[in-house]
Amino acid sequence: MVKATPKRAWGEAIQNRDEQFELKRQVVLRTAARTYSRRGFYETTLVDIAEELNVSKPTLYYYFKNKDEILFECHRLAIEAVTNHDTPMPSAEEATARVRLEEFLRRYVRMVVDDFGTCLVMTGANALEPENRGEVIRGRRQIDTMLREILEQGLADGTLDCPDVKVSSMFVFGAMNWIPRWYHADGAMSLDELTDRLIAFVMRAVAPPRA
Amino acid sequence: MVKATPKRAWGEAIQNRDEQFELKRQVVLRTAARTYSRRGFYETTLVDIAEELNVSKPTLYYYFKNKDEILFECHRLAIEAVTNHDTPMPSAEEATARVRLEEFLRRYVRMVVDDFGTCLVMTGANALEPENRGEVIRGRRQIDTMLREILEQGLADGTLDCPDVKVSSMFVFGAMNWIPRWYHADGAMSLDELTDRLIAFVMRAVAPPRA
DNA sequence: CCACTTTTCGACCCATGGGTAAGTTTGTCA
DNA sequence: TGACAAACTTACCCATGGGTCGAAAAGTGG
Repeated sequence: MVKATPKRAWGEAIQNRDEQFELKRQVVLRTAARTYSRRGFYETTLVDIAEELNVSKPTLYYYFKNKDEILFECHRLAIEAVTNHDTPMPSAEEATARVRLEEFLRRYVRMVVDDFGTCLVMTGANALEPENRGEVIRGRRQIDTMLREILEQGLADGTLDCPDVKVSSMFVFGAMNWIPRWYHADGAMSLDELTDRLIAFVMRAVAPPRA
Repeated sequence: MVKATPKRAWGEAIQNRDEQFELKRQVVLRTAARTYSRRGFYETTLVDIAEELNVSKPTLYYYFKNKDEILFECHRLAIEAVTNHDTPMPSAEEATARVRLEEFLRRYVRMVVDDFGTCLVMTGANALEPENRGEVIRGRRQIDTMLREILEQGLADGTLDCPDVKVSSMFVFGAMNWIPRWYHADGAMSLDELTDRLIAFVMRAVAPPRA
């Protein structure tokens, strides 16, 4: 007779200790991000997260300084997924604004649908302590700038057109940031379909008059 | 020597008691909505709200059952501002989908920029107790339906066109619900300008191929 | 199998903040 | 001006949940 609950370890021990530590940290973060997203940051207690990992609350403190740091790391990872992508965005010299915009939207949607991205968008940055908040805001601003820059390029190279770059970019971010509130990956629509629809929608909104 | 703090009553006594009561209730709600919006529901304590009104915490309990009820009333008022507007929306027989869409967007933006609307959009409905949550969700769904119905009419009468009504409506709501996070009425752009920009943006996104 | 480190946990502390009880002030109306 | 209700306050209760402490497991290397 084997053990009823096979202990279902939360980080299989194959690596050495440092790797193991880092791995478990990641698992905590993913779980926290998912829970924060679903229930909200303040509705989520550390015990909730701990239980989901079959672990006690103090264990979390072995991996993180406090609740805020966990949230902060989630935000950081989400932002990095866009700003420090494996393959860098094509530069303005390499591609038209239209092409670059499509690529940007694709990346951003992918981010926003992921646990960390959803967490970033659902939980306001005001939950963070001032110091960390600064970094997150800086990161978001950086992403903002990416889109604005593309729209401006579009104005110049004629592949895009919109009356007001700042405002238009905000509308686009709004449309995307709202996705986690209604889209569920297990539903009828696949992520690719969603992305295509978003791209089509945005492209029409910022397309030049006759193209 | 007059009193330094002239007591700055929070509901000037001119009406009779019932009116006075109702008036103060409204003042509490507005203040709460503003604070919830700015700081977030969980970051706002009842003492915060009370202090802003130069009143003690228990006074709030004289006007409301509890913290949730205050939030709920804010949400209710916001939703009603759209569903029970003074002048009803023109029906599908009275106007083209295009015209109706513009009117709808105008109303929704106006709502979302208001204290209650901002509160509705910024604080998730998950903060509410199950019972009230139901009513809020029902209200939001009703508003959802309004927009979807218009988009469908547009498909029929040819004044609008989009590949997927459900998804497109979500993008539009996203763009609008995100407004409170970046738009500030005291900034460079007036509310009317903002509304015009939004309408222009959406119209292009859901315009028929050649119009 | 023994020291020594890493990882985990049970038990506790305590500030915060929603909510209440009971009394005091304020207004109203005979 | 006295009785009665409305409006408001001070002082308190107490569950919740973030965070800590010290000790016990569990793994590691000699």
